[in-house]
This record gives sequence, structure tokens and C-alpha cells, in this order.
Amino acid sequence: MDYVTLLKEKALKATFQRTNILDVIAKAGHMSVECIYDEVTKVHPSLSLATVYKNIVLMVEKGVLVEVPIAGKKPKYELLKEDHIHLVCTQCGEVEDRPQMHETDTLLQKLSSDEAFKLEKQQINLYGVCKVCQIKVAS
Amino acid sequence: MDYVTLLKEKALKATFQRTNILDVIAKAGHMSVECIYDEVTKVHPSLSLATVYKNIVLMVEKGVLVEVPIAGKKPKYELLKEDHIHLVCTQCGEVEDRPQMHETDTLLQKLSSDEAFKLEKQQINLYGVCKVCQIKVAS
DNA sequence: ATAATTGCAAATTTTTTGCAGGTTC
DNA sequence: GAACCTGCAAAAAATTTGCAATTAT
Repeated sequence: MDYVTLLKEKALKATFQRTNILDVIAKAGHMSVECIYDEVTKVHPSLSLATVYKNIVLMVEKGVLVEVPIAGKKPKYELLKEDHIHLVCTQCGEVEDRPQMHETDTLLQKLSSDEAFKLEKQQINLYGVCKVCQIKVAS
Repeated sequence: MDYVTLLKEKALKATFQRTNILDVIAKAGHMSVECIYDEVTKVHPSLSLATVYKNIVLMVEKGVLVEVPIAGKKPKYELLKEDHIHLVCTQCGEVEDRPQMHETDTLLQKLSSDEAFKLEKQQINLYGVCKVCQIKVAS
């Protein structure tokens, strides 16, 4: 589905700014506010940082975007997608997605129901050194 | 172990400010910077907010404290402890710990090694409505 | 005695807000 | 045309910094 339709479904007007924000996030996977601003500005130089902030708040509220909080860093934003695990590299800062494993999901669901906790969302972050950075250090 | 010893082991001087910060965090479990400041100030009114910031940065660096990033909120800080799961209530904001399940841990370790990802730390946050808030809404 | 730490005030950085003009539906 | 959005500038909030005085070891 294209972003215009996605936005309209959420009662948001499909502005050039918004579709571009979604575009760059989709391309990069996970981006901070500054980073989104820097990227979209390349295509649309008159974009204001305030507009980026306003839209991120709105799109998170409407469930188009999801905030990914990261220890020791500014939060990043990603498109809403099915549950997954984040591999966060403590060297280069890159975040990669891996599919949430069915067994893990089941265990967390069970924990929640045992605790009478009404689960809405899960976030699993694994922090460590990615393959690329391990090679860099080795050489 | 008392905080004086803990701090000294990390080559940090055991000031009144630091032991008090650790104290209130231990009592509450998870606290934001502002919240730490407000609590410690009750005991030690001359405490400066800048000192809280400086100490949190330092104690996170030294591994005495751990930052717990939370979607849509200011990060909270907790004492370093063994891996556990956070239940984050989206109503009242409370964060509770639950033991990390052995099976989940094993699965995440295996994912990491399969991906050649050098795992350093895991953070699992479950967001939802806690027992207390469910009762509140119901009544 | 020495080096680290504190509190203050100022500086910086990050985020939010109000509003006039422009855009989407 | 109505409601919504944008960009700007200003305001507010959060965090960091420099430094003189104080404190821990």
C-alpha cells in the first residue's frame, strides 16, 4: 500500500512532507528526528524541523509510526510492522530487524496472561556488536 | 552489599549525593532524572539537578546504573541487576520487573549466535495495562 | 595533599507552541 | 470552502558545561 492511502485511512492529509518522511524511514528502517530532517531536506529543502516533530507525534498517535527507544541514544522511528526484534549495534548505532520468534512470543504472551497484564505491544532490543563492526575491529 | 562499597569498587567516591541517588532508585525500582531529583531533594535539599545528571552519566558509564528507555516517555534508571523483563503500564507509567525466563533467554542467545551478533545486553519491554489500572477502569 | 565532586549560573541542545499564510480534500 | 498543515520565530524544557569552593580518601 502506498503512503497516500495509508495516511488517508488514518484521517491524515497526504502532504508532500508526510509522504517523504515515510519514504525515508521506510528506506532506512529506523531513523531519529534529526536524521529524518536531514534526509527529507535533501528532497524538500524548505522543510521545517518543527513540521517533522509535529508529524512524528501525530503519526505515532495514529499508529502509522512506532517509536523505538534505545538506551543511551535518541529514539528512532520505524513504520508500524509486525512484532520483531531489534539488533542494536553499540559500535555503529545501526538497528536491524529480525523476525520475532514464535516461541518467544508465546512465552511473553503467557507471562502477561499469568500476571493479568493486558499486553498491547512488545519491544525486544538486543544490544551488541554487529557482524560488520566485529570485522572492522578485528582488522 | 552497601552502596559505599559498590561505588568504591567502581572508583567513584562515596558522596552523600551518590548514596542517596542509589537509595531512592533502589526503593522505587525505576526512576526518571526529575523524579530522582525530587526524591533526593527531600533528604538533601541543596542537591543540584546538574549533579544528578553528572552522576547518572557517570554511574551508567561505570555500570552501576542501567538506562531503561521507554517508548513515549523519559528514560528511567535502575540499579544493575540480572536480566529481567519490564512490564510498562501505559496508563499509570509504572514499570515492574519480572524474571527473564530461561527459555526466552536461550532463544535470544541462539538468535544472536546464528546472526554472528556479539550480544552484550538484552532489554525486553512489554507495554500494556497493569492489574491495578484494569481494576480502576472497570470500576 | 590530591584529586574528585559539588552547586551554581550560563550555555547549549532538544522539543513545543502560536499564528499567518498555504494546501488538501 | 472548511479544516487541516506548514514554516517561521519565539518559548519552553531538558541537558551539558565551566569554574570556584568543598569534600573524600
